[in-house]
Amino acid sequence: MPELPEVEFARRVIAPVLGGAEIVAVSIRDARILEGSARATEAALLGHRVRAVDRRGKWLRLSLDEGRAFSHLGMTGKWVLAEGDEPLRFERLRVDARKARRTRSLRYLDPRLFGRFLVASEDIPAWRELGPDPLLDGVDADALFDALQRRKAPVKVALLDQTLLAGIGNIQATEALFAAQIDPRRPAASLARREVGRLAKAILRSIERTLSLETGPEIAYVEEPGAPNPFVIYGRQGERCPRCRGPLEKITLAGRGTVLCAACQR
DNA sequence: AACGGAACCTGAAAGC
DNA sequence: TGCTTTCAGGTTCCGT
Repeated sequence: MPELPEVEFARRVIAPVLGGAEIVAVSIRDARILEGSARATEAALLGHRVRAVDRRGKWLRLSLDEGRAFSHLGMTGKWVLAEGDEPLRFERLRVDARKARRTRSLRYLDPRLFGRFLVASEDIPAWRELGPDPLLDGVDADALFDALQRRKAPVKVALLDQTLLAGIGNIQATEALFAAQIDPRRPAASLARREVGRLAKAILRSIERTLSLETGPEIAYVEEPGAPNPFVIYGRQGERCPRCRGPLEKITLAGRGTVLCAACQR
């Protein structure tokens, strides 16, 4: 689930609960999501106050009164606010936080266990090395053009590099390249400046559009099982292109499924 | 150095 | 119905 918009949604779920709150209970139900030991992780959280909850790209950062914690949702992770006391399905970590004499319980759910949670005394390399975040920093077309000029990988593969831009995943790359009418297989360096201009706008628009679908207080990701596919071409291989009515095909790039309209993405 | 492929995991959906 | 295969929005490691 999680690309930039979903991780931003997760931030909006946990920030009001954790921000300014004291962590009063920690329960590690599956230590495989941790990088350090369960003991050290618990000790770094328990009894500490959360000063801020930030997001960059697909990473979440908790700034504590002492040290920091980082959460990456991997492929299937999500943070939810729990009402009862029972563990939820796929719950791997539980953090209870008290603020204004009220205690609330956040749960990290992750069926596939690709997510990670770690504590550190300062910013971790994966965080420091992130490129500009489209929501926080905007997408600078000139800078993006320069960066793409130096790469010979397909443009879609380049967009997935988190040091180039932070937060773009398989869906946003697919959607933005379609909106910009650029073939995802094109070598990154082959894009003209004006094409990168279109791409830069398309990236931001696609992210903002996906985020706008994550509405209301309800804790739910877009496109849960059973929900309609909200994307323009992602997951729509075999259907008709919404722009030219041609066929949407699916190829593999860098091991990732990639939907495109070969007629209008050039 | 660069690049494809496998690995890490589990569950849902599609295929037979 | 039920068993098997395929696929999944991320990242990292390994071998060529």
